Formats: sequence, structure tokens, C-alpha cells
Amino acid sequence: MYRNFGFSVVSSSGKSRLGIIETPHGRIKTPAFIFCGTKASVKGIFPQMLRDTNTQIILANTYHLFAYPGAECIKKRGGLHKFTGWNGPMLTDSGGFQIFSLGYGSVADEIKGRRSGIPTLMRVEEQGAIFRSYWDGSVLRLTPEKSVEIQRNLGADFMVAFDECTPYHSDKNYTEQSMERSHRWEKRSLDEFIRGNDFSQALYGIVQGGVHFDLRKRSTEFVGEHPFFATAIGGTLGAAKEQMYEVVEMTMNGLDDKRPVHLLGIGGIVDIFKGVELGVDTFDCVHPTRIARHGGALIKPPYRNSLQCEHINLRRSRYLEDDNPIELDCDCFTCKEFSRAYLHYLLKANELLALSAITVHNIRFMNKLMEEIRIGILNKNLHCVRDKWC
RNA sequence: GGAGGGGUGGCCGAGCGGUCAAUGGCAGCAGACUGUAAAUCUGCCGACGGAAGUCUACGUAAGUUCAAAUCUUACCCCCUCCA
Repeated sequence: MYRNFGFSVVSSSGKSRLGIIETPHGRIKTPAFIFCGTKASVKGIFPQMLRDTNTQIILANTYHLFAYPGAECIKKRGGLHKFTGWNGPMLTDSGGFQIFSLGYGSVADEIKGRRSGIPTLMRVEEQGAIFRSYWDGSVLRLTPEKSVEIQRNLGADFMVAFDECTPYHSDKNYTEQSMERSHRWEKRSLDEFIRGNDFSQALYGIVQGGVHFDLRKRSTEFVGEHPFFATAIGGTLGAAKEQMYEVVEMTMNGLDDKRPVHLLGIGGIVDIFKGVELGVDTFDCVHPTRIARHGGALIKPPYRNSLQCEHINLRRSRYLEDDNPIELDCDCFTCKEFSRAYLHYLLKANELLALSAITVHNIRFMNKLMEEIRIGILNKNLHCVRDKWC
């Protein structure tokens, strides 16, 4: 069923594991970070720059590309790889997250336990979800079958089953019903996937269940009983970090260890170590690339202003007089060429180069982090790597 | 020389008798950002004070009025047009 795909664990240390995921577009060494190229572009960055920073895999989003320009359009252009010029492994998200995160407010607030925003979700029914397009406000409908069809046309290596991303503020009763419906949707996604399988793609199942351990357990059982290639941990993970770690740990305990595990939407440095220590293989998050465009450069402890904050804000005026690179020991193009003073100036001057330059640093930073994590697992000294980065 | 228009907080620019320490925008300062509606969003932004509040402010000076950034007069400066 997944004859052009594979996953093998090369080495492990505790629950942490060093692995290889095989895809038609190359191998992914895990643990790995997946960068978000939501609208078929990692904002501000050429594919060549992604390769030069040792990026292994990126993702694009069904919801955004469905709304515009449409999956058929991209299929006609030869699929996402050809369309974007990124020839490495790629994943498309199912669109489930957007429908519900946008539906309940501004992006992800509700999922993360914060309230705000204007609803765009119109109706969730057994068949699928009806919502307004972020692009033009038109009414769109997404079903499991439609999501898989779109993702097939987009042509990424990995596609994700269509689910409902249940908000943090939902009560347990709703979370349970939503989870059961997500399971039915995932089953339909799988059926549609199998119906059209040409072995060029593989499907991820998603664990839901919110912050409730018993629901998470049932959801891991559901996903494990169905022939998904890999497992993603989705839904709300709680409002506070401690709760997130608990939910992830509990979920990991119930998962099939033969499959790769992806933790959706998590990308903090400490969070990644936590995930890796619990056996997570891949992560994705907008954080590194988004904060870059807001002037935030990811940074290791020696260069930090405070222990809690994993980045520095280059918009602060103090950096106008700072002739150092973002990090003295970083091997990225930005750190080799540009000072903090220049980057600060570029941000203030509204020059686009600032956004690309900091994004390049953050991408290289994340890739370097994952490289060292892999070495740490191999050498059984992950804690040393952690001490360096956290 | 004549006619007209204008001088407002770091800048641009509203206000045209009280509800004005003065709308906006920019700049400045601080914060947020975790399956991207995000080159976005939020807060602060005359001085002193924790706050209530007090003081100093709308070119300068004098005046009218209970009350003036807003009305009057004089002066200073800037812009446009005509000679």
C-alpha cells in the first residue's frame, strides 16, 4: 500500500529515536522539522535557500490552495513539486485546522485556549464542513473525500486525513463527539485515499481527543487500527506548556511504534526537546518563519536576553549599535554576511531583505537544532545537546 | 508695494468658543506570535505623580468672554498670485 515509502528506526535512546523516512522525493532523517509553506511558498525564501540550509521537508496547505488557485490548477502545472520548484519531500495538511481555527477566531487562538476573532465557519455536519473562504469570502465545502482529492491533485508525498481540530474551550462532551466524527472522517479519508492510490503518496492519520486522556487513548487506538502510513498528534494540547507535555506523553504511550509520529503545530525549542524525548519524529510550526518576519531571530542561551525567550527582537533600538551577527557560531548566510545593526536597520527601513535574511537564519537554526538532536540520540547524550540549546 | 492663504505636540495633519492634553497617520518605545487570513496584532507615546490629580501647551503679545487652539487687534515668520 505504501510501497514507495518506508520508515526505519536506526538508533534510539530512551524513547527518543533516530530514524529515516523514505519518500519518492528523498529520505528524511528524523527527528526532523517541517517548515510551513502554507500557500505553496515558504514566505520570502527561494527553494535553493531551503536546500542550502539543509531543509529536508516543507508543507503546504489544502485549505489555502483550495480557496486559490485551486488544486486542478496546480495539478495542471505538474503538481506542487514542479509548481514550486521544491523537489524534496513535501506534505500537505488537510485543511481541517484552518476551518476550525479560522472558524473560531483569528488563527489558532481558540485551539491554544485564547478567545478572539470573527467566525468564518458556517456549519459542521456529518458530511463535512461549510465555511467562508479566507480568499474571497465565498462559501466553500470541504469533506474528507474532497480534501483527499485536493491533496492528490496537489501531489505532495504526504497527505493528512481530514479532521476537526477541536478548540480548547470545547467541553468534554463536544470534544468526544467531535473526535468520533473525526474518526469517521479519517476513515472516509482513508477509503478515498486507497481508492485512488497510485503509490506516489502516503496518508497520515490524526489523533484527537483534546486534553482528555481517555479520549486520547481511544483516538490512538482508532488510528492504530487503520492502515495509515504515519500518525499525527493534533487537536488542542492545552493552554499551558505543562499540560501540553502531559497530553503528548499520554498520547505517545498509546501509539504504534512502527510508524513515524508527527506533532502538529509545535516548534518551540524546549517543546521540541520534550517531544523528541517522548518519541516524536517530526514537527511543524509557523513560529520560526513567522517570528522572523516580525524581527525575531532564534538564538541559543549564550546570546539570549532572558532565559525564557528563545529569540531576540531585532527591532529593538539597542541592536542599531550591535556589530555582531545574530549568533557568532552560526553558519547561516545571514550570520556570515550581516550584523545585527544592519538587520535592525533593514527592519526599520522596511526593507524586504530583512525578512528573508532573518528567515534564513531561523530555518538554518532549526535545521541545525534537529541535526544536533539526531547526533545526540546516536551518541546517547541528548541531554548535553539540550543543555546547549535550552 | 497690492491681494489672498497659512503658522497645532519629533514630523505630517485634523479641530475652528466649553465635552481639547488636543482625531488621524508616520516616527519612537514596549509586548505578543506554536497543523500561517500574519512584512501581522496589542499597548504606551507633553511634564511631574503609583493613582486621583496638578502644571505647561496650539507663532508672539495684548484683548473680548464665566470659558479661547478656536473670536478681535498688533507684531513676527512662511507660501501663492499680481505689480
